[in-house]
Amino acid sequence: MLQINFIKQNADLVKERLAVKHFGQIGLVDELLQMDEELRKQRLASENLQASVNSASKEICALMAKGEKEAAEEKKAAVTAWKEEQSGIKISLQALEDDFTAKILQLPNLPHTSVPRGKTPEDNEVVLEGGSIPTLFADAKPHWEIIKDYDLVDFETGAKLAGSGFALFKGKGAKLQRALIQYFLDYNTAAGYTEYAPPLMVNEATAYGTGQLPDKEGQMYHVTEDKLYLIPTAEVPVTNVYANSIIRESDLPIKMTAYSSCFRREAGSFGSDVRGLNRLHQFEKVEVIQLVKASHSYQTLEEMVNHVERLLQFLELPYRILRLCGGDMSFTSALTYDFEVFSAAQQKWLEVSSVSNFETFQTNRMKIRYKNEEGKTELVHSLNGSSLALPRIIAALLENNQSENGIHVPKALQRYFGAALIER
RNA sequence: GGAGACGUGUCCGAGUGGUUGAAGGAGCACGCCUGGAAAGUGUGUAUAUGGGAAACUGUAUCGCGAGUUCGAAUCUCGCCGUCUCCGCCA
Repeated sequence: MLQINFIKQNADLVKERLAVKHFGQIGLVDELLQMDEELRKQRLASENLQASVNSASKEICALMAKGEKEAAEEKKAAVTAWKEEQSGIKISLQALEDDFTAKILQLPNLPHTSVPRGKTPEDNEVVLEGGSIPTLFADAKPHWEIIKDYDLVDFETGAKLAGSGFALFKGKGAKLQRALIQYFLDYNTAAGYTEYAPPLMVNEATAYGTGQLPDKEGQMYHVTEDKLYLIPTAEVPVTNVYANSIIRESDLPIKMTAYSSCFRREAGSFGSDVRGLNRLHQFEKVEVIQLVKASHSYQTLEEMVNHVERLLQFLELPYRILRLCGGDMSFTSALTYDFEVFSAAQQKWLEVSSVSNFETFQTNRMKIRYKNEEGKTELVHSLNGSSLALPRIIAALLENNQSENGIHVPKALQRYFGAALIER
């Protein structure tokens, strides 16, 4: 959520930045400023009346102590009149506040100045490419066939148990996934991230904190009976760990990592995009999250990008890094780098990580602050990234590393997987 | 799921209708004391938001929300959480 004071002081900048995100209702900015004026007026009126009530109450107390009952009764009548006047103001103030909140929540985060101006995924900027795209042998297959040949994942049974889009990992497939999770977590904790194992369901307030609510509830599984949401990413519970708190400056930066299952309804997704492991309702992911001082956040973003990049290098996968354009970025992000790996048999780039700086957009909602040198409390910046999303990594590994005698396991992973080759 | 107890500041803990943003203690910060430290001692020590150059000051906050009252940490209702006992259970 943007801060109204910032909007007030930078209205033109806000409008210009929103345009980069192709936000359709830039008129909202002026509307919010007007509403804020009115809100202030009404709040002041209400508070002034309250001040009168409060001081009169104290006087009543003093009068009662002196035994001046009549004078006290007179005061009471005056207070009652003020309160009546105030209750009228409060009703319209409440309506105005609700309206204001609903509207300011519609404003997406402002994109960083480095964000490309484009609108569609084609406008994303390729920052760099790494690794080498393998030359596959003639019989090379897409991962959904490899999976069958090697009996690694059983989609039919997954569909029988839950529905389409739910995978049943099996045997070496299950072990490969487990090995990757273990490897990613070890890699992250070695870099100073503290490991968390969060709840996989969260309440409304938590989903609101990271920006899933309101508006995006359709993307989450909702357990209505208990008012809980299945997490679409560990970002949601883990970033909220520090919700409503003031962090000691010496504790910053806070670096957290978590492995979790992620649940996404993916309503409306279809076509070749959802083949095999490309898009699932439930998938496994290891996430890294940082809470840092505002002055450090872009440096931290670069750090996190490097962190994820090295992991892909260890996995020996061909990858590229994209700087997302304004139109393709998420609502909450100020700058996002996507990581894609090339899945050779599909001849397709698959997104396996998305590393973003949210600046204060999430922390303003969650009220995550720290005390700066001057003793003033300031919102921290939140960042997160995947390191990494499992199914697509597995898809790319299977496709890129296939050979006539089996699937090569990257060196870094061998001690976790326990073998150098996945054989039939 | 049933019964009961509880939820106060960084922490412990007082407070059951009236100048209580909240006693007391611990912790922490700064100072005094000391050769240095401990002990002792003095002062300070919540957050948000409005006004003000500042000093200062209005408002809100004692789990959350609503209500009663001139006035609520204190009374009432709802919700959330913690603990104990019972039930169930990996």
